[in-house]
Amino acid sequence: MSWSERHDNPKRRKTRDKQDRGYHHGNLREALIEAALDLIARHGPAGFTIAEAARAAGVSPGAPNRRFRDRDDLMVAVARLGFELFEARLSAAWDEGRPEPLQALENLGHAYLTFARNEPAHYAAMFEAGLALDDHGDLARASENAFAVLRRAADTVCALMPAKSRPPALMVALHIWSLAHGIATLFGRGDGSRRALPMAPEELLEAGILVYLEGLGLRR
Amino acid sequence: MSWSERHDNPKRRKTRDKQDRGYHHGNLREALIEAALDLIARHGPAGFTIAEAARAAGVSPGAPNRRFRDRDDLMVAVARLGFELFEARLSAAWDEGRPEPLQALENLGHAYLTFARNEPAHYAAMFEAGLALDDHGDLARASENAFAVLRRAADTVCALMPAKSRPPALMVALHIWSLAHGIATLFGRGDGSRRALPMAPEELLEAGILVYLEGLGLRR
DNA sequence: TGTACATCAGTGAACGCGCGTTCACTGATGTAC
DNA sequence: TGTACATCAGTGAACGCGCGTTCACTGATGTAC
Repeated sequence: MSWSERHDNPKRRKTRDKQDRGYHHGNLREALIEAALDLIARHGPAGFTIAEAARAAGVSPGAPNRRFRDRDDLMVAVARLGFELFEARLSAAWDEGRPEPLQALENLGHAYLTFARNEPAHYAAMFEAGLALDDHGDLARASENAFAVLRRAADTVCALMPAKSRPPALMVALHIWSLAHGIATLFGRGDGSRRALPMAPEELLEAGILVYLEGLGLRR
Repeated sequence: MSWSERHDNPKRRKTRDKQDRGYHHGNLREALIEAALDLIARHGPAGFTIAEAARAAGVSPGAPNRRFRDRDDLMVAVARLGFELFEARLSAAWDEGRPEPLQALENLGHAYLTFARNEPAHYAAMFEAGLALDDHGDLARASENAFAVLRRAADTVCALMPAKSRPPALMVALHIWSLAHGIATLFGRGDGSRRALPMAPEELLEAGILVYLEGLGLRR
């Protein structure tokens, strides 16, 4: 996966070889995050070190110190970028409920699983690196922003129902999030810890959401 | 948490101090697993080393080598024990559908979340250590045995429904597993990476299952 | 536009540390007779 | 029951390794005038 596929920000340049660049890297922070993503994708969240990331970025072992206090700090940066990207993807899929809320909800579910599959390193940093959200305010906020997309979708879907039988939208959002997250982590990731499944994770999620909405009294 | 709480096997003795025991430990394998559980619970799956486990067991750094090939081997043992314990707890909660399938299913859900909360180290080793099930046949089997409890519960619940509108029990089992796992990992663990929730995880799961069953056409 | 200077960002060598592993050893246990 | 012996399980000292960190340094960049 190339930079341009992973990030849309045109200001971020591809990591250059040491020959190409001068004394200053010019892009070290992003290059280290890139390296971390690559290492996490290959060896899991436990499998990367600052030293190795520095080597991958073609930089001396002391250099990362000026950018990240420690390993955890870099991991937080990876997770935070992940949440931002996640929010963007979910938001684009939901597309404010277009063309029609239930279809958009299905798109949202697909986007959730697609993200987990295509960005396993981001996903692992976000949900499995054991980062304490309480200690990282901006990370918690990024996480909440991503969840807010699900929340908006739940609001819209709940609004389709008559007011007297309308379930709490927060609960609906939490159920959908949990189901999607469970399917993603158990069956839908892009690495070796995935469990076998006699169907596509997308089908499983879609069917689950349909049954659930039916249970809420909503049918197409 | 003491040994007797964690395991019912009376053959396993509590780790003794070095003074108490002779030259041979007599219980090293279990003591190392115990130490690993403690370290994982405190520092996450990435936060334990063979050396530290050896120290906790009061044994020289080379000793673990005779018991476990490497760190991964010990992690697999922890995960496998976890799945066995998990199966036992789920099985006891389900109690073959007594007193009544839907109540038993609710008990099963509670037991799932209780396990994740009370045995975070086991849970992390089972689901978040990145162990490849394909490379560890016995681990995969232990995992399947635990899932089989959910599968049996789904079979029983599906049997309550008229044959013509009966959903595939495998799908039902996978949905319940995914929902429970999602809730457990997002909101229900016993460490710092838990997300805040305006209700008990148990309530969220119970409500989700109820809506889902309703969607299947099953109501109490 | 040119020059002086401050600041920034990375160098590279060095260091201490803990990890995993090895290996000759030794204490404890079990078995044959 | 006693003795000899094989095997097992842990010792403890040593080693190489990679990690993170430090620090005096230096090349590059930006700014004041």
